[in-house]
Amino acid sequence: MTQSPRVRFAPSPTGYLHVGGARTALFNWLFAQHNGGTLLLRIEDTDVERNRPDLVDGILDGLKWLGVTWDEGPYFQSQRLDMYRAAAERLVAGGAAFPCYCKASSYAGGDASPDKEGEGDDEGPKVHKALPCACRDLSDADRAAKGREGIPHAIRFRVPREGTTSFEDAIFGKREVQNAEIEDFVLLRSNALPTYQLSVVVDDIDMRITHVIRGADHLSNTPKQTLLYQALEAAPPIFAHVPLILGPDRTRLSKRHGATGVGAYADEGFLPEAFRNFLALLGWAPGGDAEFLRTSDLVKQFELSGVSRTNAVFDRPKLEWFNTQYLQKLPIEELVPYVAQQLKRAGLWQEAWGGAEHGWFSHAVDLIRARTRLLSDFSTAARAF
RNA sequence: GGCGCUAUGGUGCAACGGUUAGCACGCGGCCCUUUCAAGGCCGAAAUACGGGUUCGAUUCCCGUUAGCGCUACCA
Repeated sequence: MTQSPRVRFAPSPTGYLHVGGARTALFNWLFAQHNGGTLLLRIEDTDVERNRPDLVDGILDGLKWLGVTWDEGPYFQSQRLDMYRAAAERLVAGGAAFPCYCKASSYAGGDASPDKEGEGDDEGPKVHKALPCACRDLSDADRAAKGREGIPHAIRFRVPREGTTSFEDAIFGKREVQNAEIEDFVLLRSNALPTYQLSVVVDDIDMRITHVIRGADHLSNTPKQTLLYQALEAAPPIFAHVPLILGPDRTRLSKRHGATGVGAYADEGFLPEAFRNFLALLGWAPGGDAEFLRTSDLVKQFELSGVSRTNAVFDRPKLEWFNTQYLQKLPIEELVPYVAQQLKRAGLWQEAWGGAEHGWFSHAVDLIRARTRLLSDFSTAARAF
C-alpha cells in the first residue's frame, strides 16, 4: 500500500542557507507538494565543534523567503541523542558494531591514501589501508579490561568483509559496492555524540521518511547507511541524489564565488518566485523546452525522473534574466506587495501608498517595472518622487 | 593513491537508436524607442577523444582524458 510520501530537508547549522541547500530544500518541497506528501525539517547539529545554534534562525528565514514551507519540525538532533545511543548499544549487543579503543588520529582501518613513505605527508594523517583495526576482534575479556582502564572508545560498525551492498537510487539507478571497500565507520564518537551515518538513519527510520532527496555528495556513503538499515532491521527509503551546484570555475560553490547565501539574493532584490524558477531548472527539466514556469507549474510538473545526473554551474546572468521576466510579467497586484516591502526596507515607504493612494501607487509601479531588473531598482526610482 | 559518478555550443536544458542536433541565458548585428530597459528579427557557437555493437549512434558497450564526489571520532 503506498501511503503519501514523507520527505525531509536536513541542514546542519554550520553556515547560512546556501544555494545548494536551497535547491535541495526546493526539490524536497516540490516533491512533497506534487505528491501530496509531508515535508519535515530537521536540524543536524551533532557536531559540537562546527555547530552554531545562532545560525538556525537564519536558515529558517532563508527557507521562508524561498517559500519552502514545512509540515513538521524543526526537529533538532541535539535533542534526540538518547535515541542514537540506544541504537548504538543495540547494534553492539547484536554484534553488528563494536567498541574501538584506537585514538581518533591513529585509527588504522580507514582506506585513505596509501601513498609513498618519505615524501612530506606533513600534518597529514597516517597512511591507511582498508583493514579493520584490532578492536574489531577483541575478546570480551579484552574489552572488559580496556573498559576498566578507562580507555575512551568510539563505536564502529562491523562492516562485512565480503559480499556487496546495493541500493536503488531514483536518479542514479542501481548502485552496488564491494563491502571490502567500506571501512568500519564510526557510529558513536568517543564523546558519545553520534556521527551523521548513525543519526541520519535512526531519524529517517523514526520519522518514517519514505524518500531521501539530498545532494549527490552523499551518494558514496549511502551503502553504509544501507548496511545500517539492515542491521536495524528497517526497510530503507527510496534514495534520490541530486547533482551538485558548482561555481563558474566548476568547483563546488562556496564563499569564494560571492553571494551563496539566499539571504544575499533576497537583499539584492530578487523575487522568490524567480529564484525558485531558476533554481528548479538547475538539474531538473520538465522534459521539453518550457522555461518560464511559475511555482504552480513547477509543483504540477516536478518528477524525480526529470532530475539530471550532471553537476550544474550556477549562472547568475540567467538568474537575473528570470528576475526581469517576473518583474515584467507578474500580475501587478502580485508585484505591488514586494515593491512595498522593498521600499519599506529602504525607508522610502509612505503610508498613503498602502491606503488612499494605493491605486496611484500600483499604477506607478506598473509604469516603472518596465525598466527594472531587481526589486531594489524601485528604490532608485522612488527617490525621484 | 583507492572506489565511484558524470561528460550536447561559454552556461542551463531538450532530443531517452533514425531531427538540417531544438530551446533559453549570455554574446554580436539589425528593428522599435527622444534615451535606457523591455520586445521583435537575424547571426556566431556543441554531441570530449578512440574503439566497438548496429542498416543507422548524441543516445548502447569498452578504454582514454577531464571534472566532481567519497575515502573524518564533518555533514
